[in-house]
Amino acid sequence: MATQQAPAPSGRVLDHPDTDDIRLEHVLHALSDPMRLRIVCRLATDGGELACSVFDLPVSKSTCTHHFRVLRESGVIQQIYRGTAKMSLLRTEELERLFPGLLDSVLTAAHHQEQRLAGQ
Amino acid sequence: MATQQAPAPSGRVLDHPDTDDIRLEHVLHALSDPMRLRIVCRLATDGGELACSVFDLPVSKSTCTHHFRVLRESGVIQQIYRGTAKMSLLRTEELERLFPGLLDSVLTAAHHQEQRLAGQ
DNA sequence: CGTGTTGTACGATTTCCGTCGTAGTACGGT
DNA sequence: ACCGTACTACGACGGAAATCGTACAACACG
Repeated sequence: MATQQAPAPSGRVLDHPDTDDIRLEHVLHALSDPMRLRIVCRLATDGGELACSVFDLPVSKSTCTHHFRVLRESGVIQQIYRGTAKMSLLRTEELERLFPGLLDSVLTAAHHQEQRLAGQ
Repeated sequence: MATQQAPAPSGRVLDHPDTDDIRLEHVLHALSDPMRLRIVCRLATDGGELACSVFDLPVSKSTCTHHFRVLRESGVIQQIYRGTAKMSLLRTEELERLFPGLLDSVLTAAHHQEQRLAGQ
């Protein structure tokens, strides 16, 4: 098989905004939450599909579901069911096309701030 | 005089976060509101100090005050009283130092989106 | 068919946010 | 001293958002 051992997408489908319906304000709002920013950074560095469960977030499962939904509905991530897992993936190309450089600058900014705050 | 007819700053002083206290999440949140994004875009294109009153925002004066305060407290703008006017100014250099490219990409993104939405 | 894993749906709660109006303050000019 | 301009402070209000817990659904695997 081409796709290693990843289960095929299941029947359940999730609603995503069309590329043209993605709004800057919504994206910025989605990224302005620490939990969601953390998720996005992780998705960027790992660079592929990740199951929601691999993010060890300090919040309940329902809250976690909530944050992923906000990211999806704002157009930041794409989500797909594979078996019982729900995989998330940054909509990198589309965001780059709509808002060139935005995602990158946010990611490096987040990284810089992390360094800065870690060094007291 | 060096400074044309601009009144000198008055005694009233406003609280601003130190450069090191500016947080990405707060900046993103500040920028995620349409009204505030509009203010920031205007400040960027006009490129200097602007009185709050020159922004013709479709909200009441109190709401206007509120939005400027959010921008100031998040570190996006600097504000200073000159006579009865309160001038606002983007903290461009500091933001660039903290989050390189971020402000620019947000501004161009906002501009692109405006174009895109204007063309139906 | 059970069982465990993953994630959802829903309701409750609490807090935050954008908005307004009214009343007030600071300042510049006359 | 008075007035007008520019903005603030405060309280209210409605809606959005973050969080949780409990109960439930979809799926893989034995």
